[in-house]
Amino acid sequence: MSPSGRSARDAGTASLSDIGPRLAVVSDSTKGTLLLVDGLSMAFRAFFGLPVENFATSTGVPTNAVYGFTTMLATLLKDNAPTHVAVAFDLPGGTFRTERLPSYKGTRDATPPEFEPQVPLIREMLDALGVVAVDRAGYEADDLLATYARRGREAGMEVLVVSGDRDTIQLVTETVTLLYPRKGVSDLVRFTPDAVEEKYGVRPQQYPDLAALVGETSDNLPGVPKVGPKTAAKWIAAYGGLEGILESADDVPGVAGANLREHVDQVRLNRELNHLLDDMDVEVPLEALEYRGADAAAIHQMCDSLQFRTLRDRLLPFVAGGAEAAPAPTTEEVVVTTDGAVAAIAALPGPVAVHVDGRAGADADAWAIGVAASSASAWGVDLSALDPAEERDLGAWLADASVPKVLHASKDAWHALQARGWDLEGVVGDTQIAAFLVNPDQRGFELEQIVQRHLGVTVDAGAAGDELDLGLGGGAGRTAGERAALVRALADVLDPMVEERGMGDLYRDLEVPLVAVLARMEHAGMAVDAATLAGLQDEARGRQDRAAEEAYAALDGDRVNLASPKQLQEVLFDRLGMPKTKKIKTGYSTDASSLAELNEKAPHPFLSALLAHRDAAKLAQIIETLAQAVRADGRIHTTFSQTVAATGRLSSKDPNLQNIPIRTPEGHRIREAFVVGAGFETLVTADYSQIEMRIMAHLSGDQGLIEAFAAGEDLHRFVGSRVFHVAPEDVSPEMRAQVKAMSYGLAYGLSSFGLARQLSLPVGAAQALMDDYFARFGAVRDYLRGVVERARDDGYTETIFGRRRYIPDLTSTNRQRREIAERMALNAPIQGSAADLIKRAMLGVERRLRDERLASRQVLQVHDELVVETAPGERDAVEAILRDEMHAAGDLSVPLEVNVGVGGDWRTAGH
DNA sequence: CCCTACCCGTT
DNA sequence: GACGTACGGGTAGGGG
Repeated sequence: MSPSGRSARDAGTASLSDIGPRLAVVSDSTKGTLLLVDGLSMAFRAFFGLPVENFATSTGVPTNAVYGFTTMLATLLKDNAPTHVAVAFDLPGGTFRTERLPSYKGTRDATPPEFEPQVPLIREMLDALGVVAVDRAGYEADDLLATYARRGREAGMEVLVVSGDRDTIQLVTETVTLLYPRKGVSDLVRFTPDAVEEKYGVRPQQYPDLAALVGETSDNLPGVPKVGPKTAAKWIAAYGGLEGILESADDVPGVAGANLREHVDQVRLNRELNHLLDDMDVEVPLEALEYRGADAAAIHQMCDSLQFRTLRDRLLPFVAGGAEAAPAPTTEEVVVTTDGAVAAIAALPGPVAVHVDGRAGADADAWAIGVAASSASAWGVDLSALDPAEERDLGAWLADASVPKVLHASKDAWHALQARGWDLEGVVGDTQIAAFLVNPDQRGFELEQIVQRHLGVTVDAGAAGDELDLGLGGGAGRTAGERAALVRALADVLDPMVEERGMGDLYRDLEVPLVAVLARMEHAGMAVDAATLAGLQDEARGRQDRAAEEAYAALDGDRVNLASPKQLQEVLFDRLGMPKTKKIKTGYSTDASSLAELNEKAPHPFLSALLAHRDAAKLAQIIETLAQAVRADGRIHTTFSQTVAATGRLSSKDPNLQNIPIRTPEGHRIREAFVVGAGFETLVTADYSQIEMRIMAHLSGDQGLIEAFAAGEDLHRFVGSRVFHVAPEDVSPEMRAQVKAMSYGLAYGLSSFGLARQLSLPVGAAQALMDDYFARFGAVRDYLRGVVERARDDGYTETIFGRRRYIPDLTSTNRQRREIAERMALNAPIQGSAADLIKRAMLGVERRLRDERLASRQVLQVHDELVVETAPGERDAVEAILRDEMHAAGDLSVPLEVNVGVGGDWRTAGH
């Protein structure tokens, strides 16, 4: 509660953003600015200022305090440009104050469990930001603040103290300003001596006297009854301070005076305890607090692991030598960071003059091409500036497979060049992919980000768009040259990292060659029957509308937005009073499984109508997205990414062709709209049979599973007969379904709880099933245990082909986080090996199609399935190639079985 | 226009 | 108290 009758505004408040300029002006005339922050007190403010439920990583680590604190600090750093910074922390355990008075601060509530784990994260973040954290056992952070504030003041510095503890008011002088949080951490009240006097009626150094009389609830220090800040201030003015008051205690009139006389000891104790030590013997000298800027790699790492997105951009300006802290880097700076050479960016003197020893860094988009012959020289050329002869020469250079080139996101360059009728060959490296392999769990693989991360150089993405601006000015050609130089420098750093991690072969022989395959697939696209799509669209919208009407009718005509989970919650749980479903952040879930569950417990026509509406709306939406994506050539061209899925899978977007429905009749009909294109004969699909189980059999070496696959009979029937001790022909459909769910769940780290839920079994029965399963397939259990253990020791998992995924959370002390990491560790080698296998198969298929001079082409990959569009007369050859190459993609201890289908559309081919 | 939350499609 | 991997993407709703 505010002890003042005045409004806070009277005390001279300022938002963080308007504190800056004023202080910046002042600090110009001083010997620097010292920023001192009370770490825990501000972290607490941040914690309570931001709803913890809205700030957590996907693995459930709460981050609200880290986020709020870091935001606040970033704003302070930006606005005040301090020359020196320190954040002081209280340490667990007692202090000299609790020794003196064990009940000191005794009324504080227990720390919320979500807060505690964020403290080390904040300290890590400070480390990344290059800010010194100080602490001292037996003392409070405030004592450190007081000590450093005094030293800074004596050194002639401007001092800013940021604390939510009112005791720090005593530190305020003409050159020491307190920023005290009013609300949250972004609204700080600025306490100068005048502001203190205006609010409390005393000078800052007298504030402890006032607090001793009034008491401090948060420190569990009682004051004199009936004495509030007004009375205390009046007494202090009248008697010149606490000593004067106590000397004249007998003369103080009234009830308050009597109370004072009764509480003299308490007041003296209060005063003793609220005095901050400003002459501590500190380990870290003032000079060591000098702010030298942040560490880019550490910032990236923190923002990655805490899943901060917008904050990253606000922190990077603090990177030492970063864009904000220093003039825009010149080309020299770019290359100096790698090998000391100096890049000379010049207009391309003619393509023939590009002499390349070793790999060339290259960059291309629709407007320009850049070539870096080495990290010591680069050219950039604006495509519009080329004359026909130059164009021919440059085109030949790009298409020359014997000229090794390294690019960043080379698939994009491939498309840009293709659009001009140029081929890109000889790509031996792609720094985007290299960076991904080095750590696939990071996000942000744009050139700027990778350069920042691995070269430690900040490049400005520029206001206009994606172009780099290294401060050299100039047009697209120059930019491309600069990018090429960066790529060349980056390759020198990343290549050894890839090799060190044992992924050289995977990189050179699998991922990089795959780029061209994917580029051709994207370029080819998939033909679509627009009329079929349009018909489906009408149907789905019709069903959607009817279901909506039905749903409204069930609500007596109330037209609630059926797409709004929020409104649905109101209807279901408030208005209809239905039983609560599983909890989610915003209340109770209305997802399909919850609605189905509700329909069992409390059948209502609204529920079935809602489910039907969801279904139809989703379908209509998918169809609409697809219809929109059909290009002028009547085909859909997705974009595959090799640098998104941390397991090594591909991803597909714009549109995503890897999640086209299949389970329902409507899904089938959507797939029927994907057809063979004009000039081609048919679609052939080939998919791996039970690829993940086969990989598990291989990796675990389980003789039972290996035997099952060798026998070639129905896997789940075989497994079921072993688990239930019956003959294969006596495995009931229910038994088969159970072992199937069990088998598939294994690779995902399924628990008995999850298995029980999926099979609608009691947990005990699910556990018994798991026990029976492992009794017969013990090597699988041993493998799964071992893979997690090994990953914990090594820090990473590995696929059959050496692809790594680093999983640091395996050693997390946070159980939820650790268990999520364990499931990742279980799954990554299996899913990742499957991804490796089909990628190897894709390379094989592409090679065979080329070598055998076939016109058929791969058009789609869906994780364990390949789709090829076959040219007339090539159907059988393609089928054989798919079988051969997918089969031969790996040498496992079980056969890799492939199912092939043929048809005029995707659904038909898929059966 | 951007962000988060929820929901849902695939493997 | 949570409780199966890996994704992309649409809509709602809140905020700038």
